[in-house]
Amino acid sequence: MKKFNTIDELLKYTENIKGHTFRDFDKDGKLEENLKRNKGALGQIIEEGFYGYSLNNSAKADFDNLGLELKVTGFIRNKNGTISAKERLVLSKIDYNSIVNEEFDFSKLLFKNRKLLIIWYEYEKDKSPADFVVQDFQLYDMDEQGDITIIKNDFEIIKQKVVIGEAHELSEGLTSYLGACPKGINSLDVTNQPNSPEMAMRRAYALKNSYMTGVLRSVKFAFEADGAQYKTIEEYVFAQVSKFIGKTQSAIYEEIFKNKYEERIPKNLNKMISDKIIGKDVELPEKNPLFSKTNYVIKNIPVDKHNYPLERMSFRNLVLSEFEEEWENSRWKNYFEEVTFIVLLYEGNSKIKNGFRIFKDIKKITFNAEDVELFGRTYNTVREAIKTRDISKLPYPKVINGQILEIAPKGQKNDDAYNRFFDRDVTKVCFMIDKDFIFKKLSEDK
DNA sequence: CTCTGATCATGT
DNA sequence: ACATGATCAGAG
Repeated sequence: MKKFNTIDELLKYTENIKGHTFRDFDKDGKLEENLKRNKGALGQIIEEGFYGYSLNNSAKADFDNLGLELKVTGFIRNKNGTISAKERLVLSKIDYNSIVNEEFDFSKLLFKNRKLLIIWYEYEKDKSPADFVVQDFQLYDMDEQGDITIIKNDFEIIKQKVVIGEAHELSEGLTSYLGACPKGINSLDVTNQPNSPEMAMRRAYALKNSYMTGVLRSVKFAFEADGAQYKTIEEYVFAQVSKFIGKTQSAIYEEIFKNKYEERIPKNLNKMISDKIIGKDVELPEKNPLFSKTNYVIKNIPVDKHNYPLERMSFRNLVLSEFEEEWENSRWKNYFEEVTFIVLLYEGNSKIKNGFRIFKDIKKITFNAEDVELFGRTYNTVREAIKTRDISKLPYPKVINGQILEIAPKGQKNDDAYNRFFDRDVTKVCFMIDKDFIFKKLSEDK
């Protein structure tokens, strides 16, 4: 077996792996076996066929003397030209009986997985695994960019679940980067836990898929086109934001602003982030000429794991005098017809609130004639209410059949938005788009 | 839980 | 001083 005395030596040798297929290293025909039965086969082929050492299941790291663990994992090419991790990266299994006595800083998890040598191959659906190409590799260090503090917190969440005797209620949605992923043969493959008689699914620590996509994109891949001339807005925006995919709002904020919020998280945190990494809406045309062709607006939405919005999408305050215009000639009709929303999705849930949601994806929303017509009904309802000076006629939520646009208060404390609707030309009321409708539009993209 | 009126930090 | 984009939080 080859022995590497320094990380540099190892990396230099590893350069030779680029461009090879697994077939090139498959000395004893592991690929002939049924791969589904041996999911680790690709890793074993690299260990034996490329690095020349025999299989190893101990809690010691693969490149023990360098404190490095080898991971071989796949990525996929998306339709829009970007790349994503194919799967979560499974680390060591969780031992429920020992985790309750473990401190993260001295844990097996950290000991074995803090530094990883990640070998990335390109997964292609129609190819045999033997023909997958190893495209690149990277050194990953949990400690970089402050990720380790979030991973430590995730570890504590998992540990706490076991401590209170709820190992059977673990799920991947509880945590941010480090998940407790199923590791048994199926959900019936259970084991005991220390503080409850209830049997629990076997699980392993895993770096989540979205986090791995961020890790993947944080390295510049040699085979990717450089000197990027972006052809579409999506490509441009993806290029600006993709390295943040899988990260929490706070981590992204800290990375780009070099400071953080300890106590109160601003409600406009996401907009501050998108303003900084993509640009403010008014600056977009000068950032990239593509933006001048249409009216692009960056929106941020919290969603659940199915991309269902946790909130409605809000707009600027209504101005009474704007409603003198008929719908056909109105600013609002013109706006909805022309606008393209670039939507940044942040995944959260009832436990994972603002500040800790995870940047997940980007979508594009435009409105067709049918949508615009429905917006028009809401507009006309406002118009009618103003004409008759009757706030009871306003388009409150769910008062119009098939309503997708509604009004909501929007102001500061004690504004009494509805009762004082007629008091000021710029009202304390705004439009909001219904969640079901946003969900439908999000599902239509890509 | 979801719904919806109310409120917030920031930028200008 | 207040509009903006967005989230909060009590009601049901």
